[in-house]
Amino acid sequence: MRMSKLVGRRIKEDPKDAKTVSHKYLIRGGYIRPVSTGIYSLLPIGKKIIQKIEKIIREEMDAIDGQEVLMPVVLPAELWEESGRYKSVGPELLRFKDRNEKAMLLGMTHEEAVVHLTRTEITSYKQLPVMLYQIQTKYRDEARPRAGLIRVREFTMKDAYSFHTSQECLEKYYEKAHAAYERIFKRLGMRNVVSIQSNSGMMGGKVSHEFMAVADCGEDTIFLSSKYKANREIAYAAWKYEKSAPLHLEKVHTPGHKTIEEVAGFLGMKAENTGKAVFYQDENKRLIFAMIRGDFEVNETKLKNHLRVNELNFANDAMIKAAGAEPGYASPLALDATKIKIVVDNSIAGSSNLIVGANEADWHYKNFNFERDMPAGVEVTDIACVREGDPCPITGEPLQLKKGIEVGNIFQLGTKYSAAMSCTYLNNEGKSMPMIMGCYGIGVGRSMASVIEQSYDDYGPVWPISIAPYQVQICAINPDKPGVTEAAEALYNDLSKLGIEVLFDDRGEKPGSMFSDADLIGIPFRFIISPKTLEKMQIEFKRRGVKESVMMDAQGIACKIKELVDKEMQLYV
RNA sequence: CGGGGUAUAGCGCAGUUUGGCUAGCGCGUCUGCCUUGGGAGCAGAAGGUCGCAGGUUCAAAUCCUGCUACCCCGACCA
Repeated sequence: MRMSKLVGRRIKEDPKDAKTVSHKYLIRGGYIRPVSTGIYSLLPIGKKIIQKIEKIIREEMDAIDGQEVLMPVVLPAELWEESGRYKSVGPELLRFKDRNEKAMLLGMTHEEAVVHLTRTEITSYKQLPVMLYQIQTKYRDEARPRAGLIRVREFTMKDAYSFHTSQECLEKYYEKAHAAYERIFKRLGMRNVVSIQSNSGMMGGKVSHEFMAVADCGEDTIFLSSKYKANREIAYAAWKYEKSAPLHLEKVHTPGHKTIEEVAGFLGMKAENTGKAVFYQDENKRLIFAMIRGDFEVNETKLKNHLRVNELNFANDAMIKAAGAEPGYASPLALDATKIKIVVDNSIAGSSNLIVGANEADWHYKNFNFERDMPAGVEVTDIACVREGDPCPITGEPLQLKKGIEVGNIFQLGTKYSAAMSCTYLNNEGKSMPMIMGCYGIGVGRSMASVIEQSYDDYGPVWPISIAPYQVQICAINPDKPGVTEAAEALYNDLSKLGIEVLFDDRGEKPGSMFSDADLIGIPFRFIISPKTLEKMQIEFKRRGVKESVMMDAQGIACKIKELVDKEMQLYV
């Protein structure tokens, strides 16, 4: 490709809106252009990268016996009504009507579509297991797109679905998919991707993993140790609590002190000597009373999972009072746990002599002890958020807090969709059984952005050769001087004939602007031809991301470059 | 959905407070000359519904009302 013809201008200054590295460089380098909030066009070099990412994904999906299909972006609402998700999924599902007033939607994920396909094509256990995948545009009406390609509304995703006759078979395949994902991210050149246990959320199912590209701009919080990896939603720690002899329960006047800090400060205690009351209401307007030690935060995901509810909102004061508690001074004391759902964190049960509310304005109690003072019928479990430095549940070492970009995820779905949508097969006894499913996603555009987040310098992205828009760049300095254009053209032709992807900067720009542009395009190998180098019958070789360059003899250089490229490519096979 | 911000040439901005000549500047683009190792120089040129719609006024980029789009923080989120 000749740079003089390449569409997509480079921009010298950072776009004012872009905050993250990948967003800045994708815009500045001419990879993407915004069209609307969270909706982007891909320019030629951006598209090239995406194609290479997709190729790697295809190879690995095919390697675990995947079969590629393509399902529609636009789907009839009926299909989603079958699974129940037409109602259960919120406004991020874009719903609309066609000219006949038929309810339609834009697919944000394709479980329904793939089940529709599978239930008619697969009818016998002899056809199973099977895995179908596609690389398709998806649409989610995100509340707040951000950070360029990290969170968008329209995006390309590889989604795969496997179908099995047994949980064992699913689990075995799940491991294969997990391994395939590790290969994919390695081949994409991501330096730091961790697979973590995660909460399966609206997808249903039990076991799931998220693949997180560790990056400061990541939206998700993850906790890591040498042996443990989990996201904030499900992470737990080996918390240790200290018991001491229970002291006499004592009512204390705490006028106007409602928050943990205020109460603890007023009484000269620490937050960990207090009990915190948090009230929620679930989707059925049921009041939930969560209690946790004052130095912890309630993890709503854990609480939801414990209660088996989908939605939790903070309860209003009227509801709290109606239950007999006093906002700001609430505790389980004297409440009837058979009427209110009370969930108590282990930290409360494990601690002694806590300060808790008296369920009376301006009063607290000192020396609350779980065994003695907690009403009967409460549920005790772990509903705490892990904090940085909490002890790892496996090794005991302090957990590290990191930010991650979710680039992929895998779920053991089970029969949630197949049962709801009659996706069944006949087993060897002639009995109709729902297929057991797994699903496996990778965000393609998000992966491109994530590679930048993990591989860049002050001048632009440093692409791994496996997904770089071109493998080699030729820069011709002073092309009007005798021999330069000829030499550059010759090298361009020779490399092209050898099957190497070359971007040839034939524009005759000043060296400074040429190098700056080259840095923004981030091609791993750069060869510079100028009157200076040709004087010595040499060509300069510079590796993207490395300061020093080396001179190489022009004679026979094409074959040497081919070797370099092949060797580098081998790193990503 | 809550809070904040922005909208003037392809990009980045000034001008708006205090209404007033033909709406400017830098970068980029085009032409010519010159120049060529980290974004040169000279000369010339093109490029604007000042986000949209109303209103006030002799006069609106500027004041008023409504709307829209985009960005940031939060809520939300396979």
